Amino acid sequence: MDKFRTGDYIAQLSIDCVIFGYKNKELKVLISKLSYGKDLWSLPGGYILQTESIDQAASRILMERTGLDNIYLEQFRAFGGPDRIIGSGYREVVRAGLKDFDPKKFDDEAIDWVTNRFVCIGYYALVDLNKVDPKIGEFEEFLKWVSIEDLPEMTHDHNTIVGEAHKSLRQNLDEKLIGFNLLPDEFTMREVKELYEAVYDKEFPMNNFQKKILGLDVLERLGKKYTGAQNRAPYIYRFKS
Amino acid sequence: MDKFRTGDYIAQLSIDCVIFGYKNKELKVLISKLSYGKDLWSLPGGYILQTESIDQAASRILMERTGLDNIYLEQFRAFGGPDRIIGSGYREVVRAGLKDFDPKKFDDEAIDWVTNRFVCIGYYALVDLNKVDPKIGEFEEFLKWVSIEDLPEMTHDHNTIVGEAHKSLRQNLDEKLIGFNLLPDEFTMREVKELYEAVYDKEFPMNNFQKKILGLDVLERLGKKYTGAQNRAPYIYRFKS
DNA sequence: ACAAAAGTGTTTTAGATACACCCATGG
DNA sequence: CCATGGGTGTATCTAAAACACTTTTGT
Repeated sequence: MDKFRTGDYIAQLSIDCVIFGYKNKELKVLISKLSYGKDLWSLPGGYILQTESIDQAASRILMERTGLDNIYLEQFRAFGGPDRIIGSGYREVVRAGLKDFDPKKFDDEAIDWVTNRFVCIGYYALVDLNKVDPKIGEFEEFLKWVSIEDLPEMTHDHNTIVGEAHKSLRQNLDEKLIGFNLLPDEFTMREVKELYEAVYDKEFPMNNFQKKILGLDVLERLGKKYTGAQNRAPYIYRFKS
Repeated sequence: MDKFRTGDYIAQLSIDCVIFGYKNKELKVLISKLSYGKDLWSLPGGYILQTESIDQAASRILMERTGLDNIYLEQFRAFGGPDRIIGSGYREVVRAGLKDFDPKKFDDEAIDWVTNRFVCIGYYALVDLNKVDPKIGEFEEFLKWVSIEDLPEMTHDHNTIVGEAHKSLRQNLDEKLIGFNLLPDEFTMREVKELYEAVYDKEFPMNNFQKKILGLDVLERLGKKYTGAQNRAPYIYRFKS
């Protein structure tokens, strides 16, 4: 990628993505360890090309990181609080780290561009964690799925952003039937229930939960899942598109 | 105000405000007639100072237009669709209009700044319409309260923005008890009901509506309102802060 | 036959809606 | 005392929650 320039990208405006996944009964978020500085974590993000809409930018950024197209994606709010204005605790360490990391690409002008005050637009994405093969961005050492319960402290206000994304997800999960984006193509009712329990951090009784989900009439029943366990085999379901 | 410069304001990022008011059983929006071009209408908006948060910017813009402090204000979403990118139908007419309007202030640089591609962050505000004495901005001929039912076609995607604001208002009205911001300090139950009917464009039976609102336990009953009509005098209520 | 968990039916409760009635006010 | 709309109580309906029970599977 070339140097960041205002001719190509909108300055002072970024997109941050909260990528949700689900595994081992836990709601997880994909976060990145930055390759400069030490112990700096952040959300995957990027900038907006002059020629694309913000939704397109978010899709593109997600495509670059996950390799997945047609991901469920939702804008949930913009962040432009005082902790994003000049003087944020991370600014100087990031500037030093960038310069150290690649002095050619990050000349003074580029460092100014990247570490300027930013407003960011938050998007959250729901993906089938097993289908994702995370690709690191250019400032990143590695990407990692972390349970939403034990996220590290991240740069800027990224912890707040995850919190808001989580809140928004909870509000939309019921009414928009988006939860199935977090599951594999085929799943059992118990898995759906456990997903909901992970999102709401609250238990649901199986029978009532099943009644409610089946009542939505969005699932089709396929066969049975014989696990070898000494109990009745659960049905396998698929989401009716 | 000085010429718009990136040094002072964030470039390519604006705030547009949907200011809701309520009168004559109608939900109204404050819109402005632009003073250049002909028959151009838009939402009141502004830019973000480098030194302020986006919430502060929205409050400031609202203060400048309504003279009111402590207004109920909520960010509802950001807009950066393709109709906001270069080539929008209004771009050329706006450029010509600006140049014509004030050639000194709007030199080529300033016109470029103002008519560049913009991403905007939408806020909606709820105000007591009677308390507002609208003040025109510098490109505006006058401001006007218009029923949300018969808004004119506005520049850019401002009609879409109002639609989204209205949707967001409907979602929040119930759970956040924000509707009282649209009413005078003192009001009758019938007025509350009619406000809700205006927002939802749907009728509510009086007795059940009253039961629900009083059940929220947020109103205090003051006296009675003797209108001179030959019927029982309704109670006057006030919102318990 | 038994343990474990899936799956389904019935009762209970709570909240919303519909219906019916009485009350205050001014002419 | 009557017309008008304000105000309140009761019955009905519906959907969620609680409870109880049967069925399937592998050992």
